[in-house]
Amino acid sequence: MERFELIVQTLFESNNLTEKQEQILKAAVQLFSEKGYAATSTSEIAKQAQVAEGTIFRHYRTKKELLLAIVGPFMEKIADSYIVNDLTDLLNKDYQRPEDLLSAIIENRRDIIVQFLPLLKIIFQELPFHPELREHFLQLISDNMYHRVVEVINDYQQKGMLKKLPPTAIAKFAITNILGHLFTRYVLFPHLEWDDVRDTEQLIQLIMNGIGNSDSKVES
Amino acid sequence: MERFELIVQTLFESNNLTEKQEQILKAAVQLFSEKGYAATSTSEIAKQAQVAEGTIFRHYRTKKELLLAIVGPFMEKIADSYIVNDLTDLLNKDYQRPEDLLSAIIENRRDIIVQFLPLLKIIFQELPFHPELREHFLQLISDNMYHRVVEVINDYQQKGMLKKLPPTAIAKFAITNILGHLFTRYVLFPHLEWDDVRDTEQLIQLIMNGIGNSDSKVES
DNA sequence: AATCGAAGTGAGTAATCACTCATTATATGT
DNA sequence: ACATATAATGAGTGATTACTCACTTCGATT
Repeated sequence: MERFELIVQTLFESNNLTEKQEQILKAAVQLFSEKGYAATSTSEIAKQAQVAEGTIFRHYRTKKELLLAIVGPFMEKIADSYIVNDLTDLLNKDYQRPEDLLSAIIENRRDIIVQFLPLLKIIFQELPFHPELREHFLQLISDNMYHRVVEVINDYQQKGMLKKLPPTAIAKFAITNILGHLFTRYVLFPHLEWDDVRDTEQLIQLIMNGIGNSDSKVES
Repeated sequence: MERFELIVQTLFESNNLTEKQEQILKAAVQLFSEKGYAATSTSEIAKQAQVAEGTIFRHYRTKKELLLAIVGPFMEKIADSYIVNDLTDLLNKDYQRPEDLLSAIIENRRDIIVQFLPLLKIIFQELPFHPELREHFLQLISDNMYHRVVEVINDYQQKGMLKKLPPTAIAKFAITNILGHLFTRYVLFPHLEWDDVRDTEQLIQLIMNGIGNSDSKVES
């Protein structure tokens, strides 16, 4: 309950929303993430937000506009500044060993996933059905994040700390493992008991075995 | 258009369905996978199947029963026999090198994904909203597949061909990379041009670097 | 205190929803 | 050819859908 409030406040802190508007967004985030966009009715949202149904349509002309009012700002503000810039900061920090960079990235991504899980669920649920959303999202990833990652990999390769594989292959491998781990950890089996410190270390070890240069490899 | 027919025929070959029943299932698979379950109306399905709307409800008492009539048989028949048994066969074939086993598994999984992509889309779209489906699915995976995989890993470890890491960690790592690759390949960026042979080789190389025993490692 | 634009309301709209049922068409066995 | 059962139909059901609009309330400015 409180988590939805936090999300809305983080996303819309600049725009000064009325109390009712906040309630609407909060209820919409909650219901969309729990039941899915198509299965949630505007009357339900109004009820949950303790607001007349007409109030929703005063601020958002259609139900889809309400969805975009939630997903859009997240993709532009969070994904574009929070995620990309955070990652850029990390990549610019010049970690001596690539495994230190990996570790920092994993922790950073973990925080974002935990904090914005309901929003991420909405996005990935609806991405397949809204082509314009999907393209916007993919462009965001490929344009900003991907190129930067490849740059950094090149750096480490020239320092002899990463194998001389194609940087795109290394990037894909690392991203797959990080997102795959976080997905199984927080979406697939969040209820299982996890030893996060040990699991993260193990994951980094496995990734580094895959892409690290064997000359400078530490013993297992 | 033909792919939906193939799916229905594969799934319901034993039950002898009427022509109309086949058309209903075919249309439902197509529309559910394209628009999502909640966003698809029974009148749309009837129209697409060239059938009266009442005909749908003669065979399936509710819309949800129609969904379960599609998803259930897939999970029981395909996932349980096709996928699990295929994998078991592979695991029992006693490949000399674990990388050969990996290669065979990847090709096998690739075929299944390509053939049943619409059904897989439906399942993963609806899994979050139907707890009984989710539990059935997770139990299917963990009970059948997971234990068997751990067994085989143990085997290779005793032959000194895999690192002495916890088998569950190795399994998770391998599965993450295989599914992650196939997901990006066939769901996320199916339109990109891929060099499947090279990509698969590269992926196996990276995985084996991660989990393979360095004693018997081949040079990159 | 009066004014005015924005915010909020809730009864009402046509359309569509999943689903029913009395009736008709089709297939099967004798 | 006839009887019986099952398959298929499509007009019709009340409920619910996203959305509208005439109206009221609120808050700030003068």
